[in-house]
Amino acid sequence: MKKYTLRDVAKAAGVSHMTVSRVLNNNPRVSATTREKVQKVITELGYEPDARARAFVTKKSQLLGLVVSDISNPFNAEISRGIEDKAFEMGYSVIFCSSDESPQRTEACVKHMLRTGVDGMIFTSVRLKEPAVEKLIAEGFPVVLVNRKLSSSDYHYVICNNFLGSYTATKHLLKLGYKKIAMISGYSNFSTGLDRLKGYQKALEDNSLLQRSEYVIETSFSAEGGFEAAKALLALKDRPEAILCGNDYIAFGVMDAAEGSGLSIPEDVALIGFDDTDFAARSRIKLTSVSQKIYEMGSIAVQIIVDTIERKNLDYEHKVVLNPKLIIRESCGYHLHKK
Amino acid sequence: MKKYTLRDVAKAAGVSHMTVSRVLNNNPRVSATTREKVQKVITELGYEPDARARAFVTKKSQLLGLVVSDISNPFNAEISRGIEDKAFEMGYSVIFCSSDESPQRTEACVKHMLRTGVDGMIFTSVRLKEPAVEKLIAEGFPVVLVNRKLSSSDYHYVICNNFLGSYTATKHLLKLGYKKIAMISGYSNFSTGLDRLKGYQKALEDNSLLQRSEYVIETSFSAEGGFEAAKALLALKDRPEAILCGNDYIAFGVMDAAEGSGLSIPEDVALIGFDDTDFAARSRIKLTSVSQKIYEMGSIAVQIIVDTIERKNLDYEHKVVLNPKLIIRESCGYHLHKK
DNA sequence: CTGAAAGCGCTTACAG
DNA sequence: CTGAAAGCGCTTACAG
Repeated sequence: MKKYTLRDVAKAAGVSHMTVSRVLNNNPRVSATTREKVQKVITELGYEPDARARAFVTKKSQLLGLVVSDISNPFNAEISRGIEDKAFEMGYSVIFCSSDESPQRTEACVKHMLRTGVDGMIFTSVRLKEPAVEKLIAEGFPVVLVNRKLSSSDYHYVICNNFLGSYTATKHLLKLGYKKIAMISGYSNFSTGLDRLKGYQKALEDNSLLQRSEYVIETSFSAEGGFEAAKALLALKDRPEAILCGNDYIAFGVMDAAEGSGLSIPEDVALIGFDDTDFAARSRIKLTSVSQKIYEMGSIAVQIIVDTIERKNLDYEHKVVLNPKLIIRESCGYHLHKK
Repeated sequence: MKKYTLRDVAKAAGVSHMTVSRVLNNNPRVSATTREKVQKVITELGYEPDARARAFVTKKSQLLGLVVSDISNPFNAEISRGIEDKAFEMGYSVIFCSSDESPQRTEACVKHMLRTGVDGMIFTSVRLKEPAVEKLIAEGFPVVLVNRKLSSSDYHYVICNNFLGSYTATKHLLKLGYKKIAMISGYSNFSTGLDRLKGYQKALEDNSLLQRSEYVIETSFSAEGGFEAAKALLALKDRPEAILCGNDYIAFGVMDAAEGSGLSIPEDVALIGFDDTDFAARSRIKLTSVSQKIYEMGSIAVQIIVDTIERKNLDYEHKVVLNPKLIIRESCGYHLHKK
């Protein structure tokens, strides 16, 4: 298949290559008859404009960079789908890179994306301080943060109200009568970890319950982290009656640990997760969890970044905070709590 | 941050822009002193070559297209990670697109990628006939298939020996003494669905067991599909004693259906999945499953496609078939089978 | 509404 | 080992 150029089409249509360019870009300054004639030749030849030439001359690649902690993590995979669909709709492609939450790899991802020539970048998993990303923002490069935000505040983001999510979850446990409530939290050098921890603490405070330091464990947002933390909590002399988890994976790890200790959920320990992943609803899991709009966060992030890319000198900031929703299942059902 | 060009660097270093270009491309035809001088200026100015200009003139974008059925499906997400890591290592970026297994969307993805200017494409989820992909291959565009292959055979692929996987799984059930073995299979217009079904059938045949048509149900590779199919199987007068599933998700659906029917696994029905996803090992699941090297498949696919892109007129085909491995857990443990 | 000119920032191919 | 020339396939800006 021979590659045709603008000039090939122009010659075949008997017009200048500029006219063909105008037809291609839907420029109205072309007569209907000319347009039709040119369009016909384009179709006949199966001409496709050279994306690389176009990107070069316009300084726009229609490419978005997506930096996630790990694309194989289902949470990121779902955000990615939201991002992809909206990007596709808006005529953009998205390239992705996994940072593994390491500053070095994050920086390498950024370099890699810059080298590839993306028009803007979306980050799902920044730490509260992320030099590589802060530098990018300072330079005025289009950036949108999703899911997690930086501790500084001058940039665009779309996140879940994580504070409210765990505040509501803790309130729910309190209403069911639980008093000894522990939290296995994600690391608080991430805004998600920190805000969820704060929501839990505030709920206890509002109910005049004192916080016990041995009831709070920070770990990674993973089943392994949850498993280890739960082993410690469940071995305490004064075992907690309920555990709020930084995400569902932590909760799944707690389930494994409980089974290992011969404890039942919710009879011996009530459990709440965060994210409401697909598995939470499975018959063997039935995990109460805080649901957030993952796909939508990705979708909104694309709208923001495209807006930032296409309008120059944006003089306002996009800050979107979505509300989470508690989905109640049997892992802390009150009917089961009446032992 | 001002963008510098090759000529800016050349002027500052007192050489021609060609010399700078040579330094950038590690062309040996530059004296050590000149190289050093130029390198110094590059670092000082923080010069970064323009990716878009380079892509334009070399006709290579260092971009790989990845078409998956759905990036938010953990199986695809893991392949993607394998692809990403290897691509990064080889200096390529990857853009992804979800086809939802629809021919129309697959075609749209291909168009989109072509428009973006990728150097080659990887597909994880083709149907046995996939016109958009077959056309691409026929035109000589670099293509590698992963996980699923086309029914025609002249192209590069890296897949799991799906036939062997389900053959081994079925043999295992037979050895445990099960005779009434059903299969809930993925649709057989995919090579994965078809080959796994064939492995099951061959194992029965080799053991002189006749195949009962009511024991084979084709459905989508999903928990919902597994759930519906299992409801039908478990309601049969002559209920199967064991069910082999096209993948783990189908098996998870079967678990939900069994619970709904008051049946226990493996006491009432033994169960085997395929893929050995993370969840299979959870304490509440313990699903025997056929493990395949998902991450590796992605990694190998990138090596093949880069080889195809960088060497012209490749005169041989890459066909990689990886062997799966049965991971035995309690969902069909023989010690539990002795009722 | 249409076209001739110039140029984006690199690399390839050719001289020296 | 180094450089002047030409060009990749488009779009922007200016004439007409």
